Amino acid sequence: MPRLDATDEQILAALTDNARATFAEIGARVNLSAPAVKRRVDRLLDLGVIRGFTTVVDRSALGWHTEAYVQVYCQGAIAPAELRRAWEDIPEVLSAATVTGTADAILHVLARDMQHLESALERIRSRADLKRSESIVVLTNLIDRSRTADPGEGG
Amino acid sequence: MPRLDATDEQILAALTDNARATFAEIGARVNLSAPAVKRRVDRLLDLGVIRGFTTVVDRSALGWHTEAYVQVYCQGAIAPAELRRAWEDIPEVLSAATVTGTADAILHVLARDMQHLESALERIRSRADLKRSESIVVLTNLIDRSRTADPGEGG
DNA sequence: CCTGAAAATACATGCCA
DNA sequence: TGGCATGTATTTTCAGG
Repeated sequence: MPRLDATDEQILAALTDNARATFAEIGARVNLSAPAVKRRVDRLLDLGVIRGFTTVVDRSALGWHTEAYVQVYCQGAIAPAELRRAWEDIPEVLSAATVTGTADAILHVLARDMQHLESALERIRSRADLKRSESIVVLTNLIDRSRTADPGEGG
Repeated sequence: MPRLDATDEQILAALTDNARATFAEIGARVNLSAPAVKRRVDRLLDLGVIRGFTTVVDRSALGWHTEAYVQVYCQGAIAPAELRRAWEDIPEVLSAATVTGTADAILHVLARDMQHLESALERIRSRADLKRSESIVVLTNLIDRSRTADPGEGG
């Protein structure tokens, strides 16, 4: 099993900070040339240590402040993977999980306003064969760090 | 308040898929030229909708399978931000949170083996002024999706 | 395993539709 | 807005220590 040295750790830290940094920029931070950084990143990708590169999206910057938890009751038994496929492309869905209890799944939904929320619920219902759904709209968020890149510096 | 059109949503989806995709690649997916994509991405950055770009790291690919929850008792009162700074650069620390109860904080730690875990605990203790700590080692994980980029395809 | 250089790509800009 | 054209930067490959 391969082990990472201190330079690999620094490269991972740099890429976690900014996945679009150039190899030269990373190299300046870890005292390495750009080609050397690239080869290490390629190796980390090859090993599966780097799973991929993503973007952290914050829709509250667009004034999306209407938030709801939606309990969903399916028509018969549906595989979790199927539900994921049904909803993963709906940008209003922050998270979805199958749960214990009477509901089959619970979705966390973020929208601009009530009208927008209603249209999102419409899309959520149309993509899966649901018996019914029950929405709980959030009045005030007491604690929420899930949409904050750096919990120490507010949002 | 600005609103995003369907093309912006597609660009966000593409960047969430792969934050290091080139503007030309994204353009091919959304039927736009590379400069047009760049201008939209710049606008999304400007609006704060794109918070940044990160890397998803999976250390289980390196055979890190020894996992523990560490309850930590501080020497007097310490600000959460201070604890975060103390531990955020330790790669073995998956998460850290201040908690209710008798302990001040709980850390989720992942290491290669017991020896490696011990050295990580040593570092954790040395970076903060701790009275004592108490480790609970995980025997078997029943459910854990936190380190899985795509829950539908196992890890 | 690294650096340094060269060729192939991609980015950033200005200008025009 | 978007597309095209251009100069600049970056990536990627290769030679050499």
